Amino acid sequence: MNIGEAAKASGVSAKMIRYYEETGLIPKATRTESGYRDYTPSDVHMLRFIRRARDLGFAVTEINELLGLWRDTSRRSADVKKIAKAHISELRQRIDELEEMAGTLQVLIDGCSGDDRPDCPILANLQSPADTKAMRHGAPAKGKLDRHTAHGAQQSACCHAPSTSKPRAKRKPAK
Amino acid sequence: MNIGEAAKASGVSAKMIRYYEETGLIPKATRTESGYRDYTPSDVHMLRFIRRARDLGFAVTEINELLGLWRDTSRRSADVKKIAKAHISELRQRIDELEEMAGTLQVLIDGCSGDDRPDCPILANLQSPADTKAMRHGAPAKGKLDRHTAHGAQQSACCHAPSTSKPRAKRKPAK
DNA sequence: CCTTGACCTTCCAACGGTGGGAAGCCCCAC
DNA sequence: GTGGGGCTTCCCACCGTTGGAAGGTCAAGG
Repeated sequence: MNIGEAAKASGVSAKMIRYYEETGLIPKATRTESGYRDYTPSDVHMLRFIRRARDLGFAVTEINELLGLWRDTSRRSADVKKIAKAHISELRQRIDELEEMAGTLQVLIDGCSGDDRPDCPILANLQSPADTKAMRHGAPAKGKLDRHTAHGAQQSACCHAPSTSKPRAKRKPAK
Repeated sequence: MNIGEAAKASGVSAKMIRYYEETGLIPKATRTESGYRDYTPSDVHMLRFIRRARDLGFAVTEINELLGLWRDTSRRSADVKKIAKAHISELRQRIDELEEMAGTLQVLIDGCSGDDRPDCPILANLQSPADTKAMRHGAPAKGKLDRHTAHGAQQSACCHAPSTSKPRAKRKPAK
């Protein structure tokens, strides 16, 4: 079975199969006389395992561990569960981050008239989160901070802006 | 104001400021005689706008559009709202995908004894999603598909596996 | 036998954002 | 004038995936 057939049967693209081989996630495939990679049904089985794990969001390094346990028939299910738990907490953390973004954005969207006028709380918030936060809390920007020049310097750290310096999460899906 | 100061004041790293300049997101900074980039408070303001937009998960291309509208005082807020809405639906889609992953995984984790025994529904599902799906629906795998060899070929498309060929979403946050 | 087209091979580049680091110049305080 | 911390440019890495170019192979049909 050549790589194209294995790809179809497993749902993993030929490109990715080669990549997984190159990076050592899967063992090097045997070759035909002419140099074509040759796959057994068992190989395809493994590829589908990988595909499924990817679908569940596991990183390649995690999949590597899972594959090891998969092959080890004397594994302890506790080890598998541990990896899965670590992963799900990552998933939930990413969900929380995205939900915080979406929540904030929804408030701003709701406050935007969306007509021909230029006034827009969305831009206002991007420009100066403090103001819009205040808006949300009903306080009309106490004092006369001439914030539009920002020469007063770092008020960026003010008013719990979400994660103002952490190594942020991915933001765009692979399109 | 040099790049380091601008970075501190804006919350955007010097590295990223240079990157944004290089990619055209922000205009090229003026230089001092000795070649240092020089930033005005207004530049810092723009950088903070960008930073905030990134915090809300906007992609750089989207930020580019937002910046254009921001600078255009005769903009229509409808245009801003449109971008924000498009973005929030992306956010929600990613959330949905992650939640589906987390949901499935949670079921599997709940079903895993997590002890010294090797039996593990997590691995079982990765190996053959159909079985575990069946498990969830109470149906005990009808018929005798010898699915563990998979030589019957692409049953991978069987039983609504989640998104079995789409251009998946990012899976790991930037650590 | 030869052509054709669909496959395979390797290699190289790109995407989005970000960080790390090297080599070399600059600026300020001491 | 010297030292340490800025700044500059440049290249590399991450992660997973896709794309393409250049060349070899296979199988079917003429």
